[in-house]
Amino acid sequence: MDGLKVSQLGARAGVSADTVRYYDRLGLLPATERSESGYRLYDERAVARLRQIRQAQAMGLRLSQIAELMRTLDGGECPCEETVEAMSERRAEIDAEIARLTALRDQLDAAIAAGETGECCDPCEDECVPEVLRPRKEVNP
Amino acid sequence: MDGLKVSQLGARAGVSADTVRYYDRLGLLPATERSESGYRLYDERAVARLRQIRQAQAMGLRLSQIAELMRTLDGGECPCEETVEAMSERRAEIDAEIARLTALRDQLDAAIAAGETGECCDPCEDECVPEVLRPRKEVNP
DNA sequence: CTTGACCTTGGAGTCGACTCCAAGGTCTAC
DNA sequence: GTAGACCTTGGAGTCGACTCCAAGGTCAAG
Ligand SMILES: [Zn+2]
Ligand SMILES: [Zn+2]
Ligand SMILES: [Zn+2]
Ligand SMILES: [Zn+2]
Repeated sequence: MDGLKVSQLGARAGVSADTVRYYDRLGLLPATERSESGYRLYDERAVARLRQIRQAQAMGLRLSQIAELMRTLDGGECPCEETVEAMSERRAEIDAEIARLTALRDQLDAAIAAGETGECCDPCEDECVPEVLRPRKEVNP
Repeated sequence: MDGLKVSQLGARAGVSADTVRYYDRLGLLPATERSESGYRLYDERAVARLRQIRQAQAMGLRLSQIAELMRTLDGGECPCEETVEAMSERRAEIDAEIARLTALRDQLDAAIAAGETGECCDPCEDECVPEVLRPRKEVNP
C-alpha cells in the first residue's frame, strides 16, 4: 500500500515504467522492496535517486558511468572526485565528436555550394556523377 | 580469371572483403557477375563505384541515401539534384547534433569547473551527492 | 464475477555500418 | 593429394538507451 509502483515512480521523474524497470535491471536504483505479490515498491529516496540519474544523464554521462557513481555512493563513499573524472572523460569524447562533425559540416557546406552553382555533371567524364562525389583516385595501403 | 574478387576489389578502395559483400547485399554495387564457381567478379567500373561510395560516405551521407543515388544513376538519370538534396538533409541533421553536443559540452565545462573548485559535497543535504548531480525538483507532466 | 488497469518476467527489436562466425566449396602450389 | 588461402551463404554480435512484446498474475471498482 505504501510505496510507489514503477509507473508512479516514473511519473515523478518524467520517465516511463519500462525505463524504471530498465534502470532497476542495471542496478541504478536502490535495492528494491517488493510487495507480497512481487510489485516493486519505491520510496522518496528512490524518487530523489531517479531524478539524480536523469540529472547525470542530462550532463551527458552514460548509464555505465552513472552506475559506477551509484555504487560508490551506496558504498558510503563520496562520489565527488569520481564524478568530475567521469565528466571530464565524457567531455573529451564529446569534444572529439564535435570536431569530427564540424569538419564534416564544413565539407558538406562547400560541396553543397559547389553543387548548387555548378552545371549538371559538367563536365561529364565516363559516367554522370556530381563533381563532389567523383571517385577519388588511388587508395594505397 | 579476369575480374577482381571481393578482397581484391576491396583492396583497391581500402575496404575489407566483408564490407564489399555488405555493400553488395545492400545493392550499392553494380549487378554482380559470377564465375562458374560462384565467385563475385568485378571490373574497373566497380572499382570506380566503390570509391564513389566511399567518397559519398566521407561527405557524411548514409548508405541508404547513397543507395538511392546509385539507383538513380543506374536508371540512367542524373543524380546531381538529388545529391545536393541528400547532402542538405544530412547537413541539417549534423548541424542539430553539433548544437546538441555543444550545449552539452558547455554544461559539462561549467559543472567540471564547479566540481573542481567546490568543497567535497559541501554543503551536504541528506546524502552525499556532488552539487552538479543533485536531483532537480519537480518534473510536471 | 468480470472488466480493465496495472504489475511481473525474459527476451527481442530499434538505429547504422559494419564485423565475425561456421560450414562448406574452390583453387593453386608443392 | 593435401595444405592453405581464398570464396560462398545466412545469420548473429557490436555499441547505447531504451521500447515493446507475450503470457501470466494482481487488484479495485461496478
Ligand atoms: Zn552529367
Ligand atoms: Zn548531373
Ligand atoms: Zn558530501
Ligand atoms: Zn563529496
